[in-house]
Amino acid sequence: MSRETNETRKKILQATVDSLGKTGGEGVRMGDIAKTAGVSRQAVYLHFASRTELLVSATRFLDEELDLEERLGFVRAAESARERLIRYVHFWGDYIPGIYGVAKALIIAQSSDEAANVAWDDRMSALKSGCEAVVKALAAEQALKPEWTKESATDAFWAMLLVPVWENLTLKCGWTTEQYKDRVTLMVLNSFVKETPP
Amino acid sequence: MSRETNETRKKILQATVDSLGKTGGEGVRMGDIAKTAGVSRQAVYLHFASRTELLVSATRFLDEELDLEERLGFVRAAESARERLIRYVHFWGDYIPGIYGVAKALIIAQSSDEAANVAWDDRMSALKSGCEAVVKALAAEQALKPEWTKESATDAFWAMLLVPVWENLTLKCGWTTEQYKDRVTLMVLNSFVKETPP
DNA sequence: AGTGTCAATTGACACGATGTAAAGCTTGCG
DNA sequence: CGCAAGCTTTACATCGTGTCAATTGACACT
Repeated sequence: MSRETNETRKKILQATVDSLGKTGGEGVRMGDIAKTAGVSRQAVYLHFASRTELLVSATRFLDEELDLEERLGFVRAAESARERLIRYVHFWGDYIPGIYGVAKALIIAQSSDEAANVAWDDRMSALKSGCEAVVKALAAEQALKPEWTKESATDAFWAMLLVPVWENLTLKCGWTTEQYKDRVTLMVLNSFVKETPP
Repeated sequence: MSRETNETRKKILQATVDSLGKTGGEGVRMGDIAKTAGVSRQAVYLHFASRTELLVSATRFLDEELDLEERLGFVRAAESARERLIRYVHFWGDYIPGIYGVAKALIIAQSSDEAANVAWDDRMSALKSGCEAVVKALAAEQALKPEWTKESATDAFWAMLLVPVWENLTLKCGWTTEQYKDRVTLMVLNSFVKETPP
């Protein structure tokens, strides 16, 4: 019984990811998702109490599908702080395209739904923690430029990784994923990391 | 007669700016604005065809009220490219708080209203032109770091000035306006401007 | 005074999207 | 047989935007 339940649930989640991915997170209604999943609109409400809850579940679903933990493991395994920073930016640059549709829908929902607000803030906190770890590692190696505190550098690094920044650079300016990764890495290195005079 | 007309129109625009400024652009309905302005909800529609048109008019209204042109004049009067860059970031850091409420409302409207989309893109293009002018000036003085093209530097500089970045740094991270201006300036200088070995 | 005009008010309504409620259908299983 | 779970169908409540039509009140022209 719960096997069949999960079948439908998964179909709905997959349909959510697909629909939002296709449109960039905009103009997708509950009924559209249901249709894509091949179920009735009410069936969606049988599995998810609200649109926001569906979106939040979809992000978790995607994290699994995209092997978030494995990717983060690779970042953490870096030998130097500098290398870790580079890996973190590259991880993020590769990860965003996969989650963009759902993320954008959540961002839009933020303005009218407190639960969406909390959920998205939560994810952004996680992203920021990653930035903090990188900055701490830099500081431990005396590689953080002296004009920054650990806090201010973390804030600034994090802000550079925000979804709207990615959105504008890739979708509006036409940067490829490779260009995004390389150039953002460049900015972050130039901004926060001391010159290595070898 | 047109004097009285403009009275009401102005009252509505001022009410729009005030209401959105107070809430940060969220949760303000047409009826709320009307009540704040002291007119009926329909009176608003007599002056502005839609919510989006009202928001767009409000940004223009604000540009005048905040002396946009005068501020830009000061930026353009800078003697060196470096100084112009600094002035541009400072101008923007001082300007955003004034327009944030209306801007945020427009950004939110973007997702469901094509006209809002176009209007906001338009403003962002203007911001980008300013970035482009700064980058060109840097290039003309051979002060642009060699790893950037004029285009990519313009894109990246512009992305750093986006409203969501300001929003997160000030409202979420608690940076003051002064800190925002100084630190963003720092990042931009480090990222794009050659060291000046004096 | 009489008439026309124009801004604004009032109240009713259409529309689109989310979310709720209730009754019925189908499949599997004791 | 009979019942229980999962899904469907249909109808409806709600909320905000935007539209419409009838009405009021002030001012201006002759």
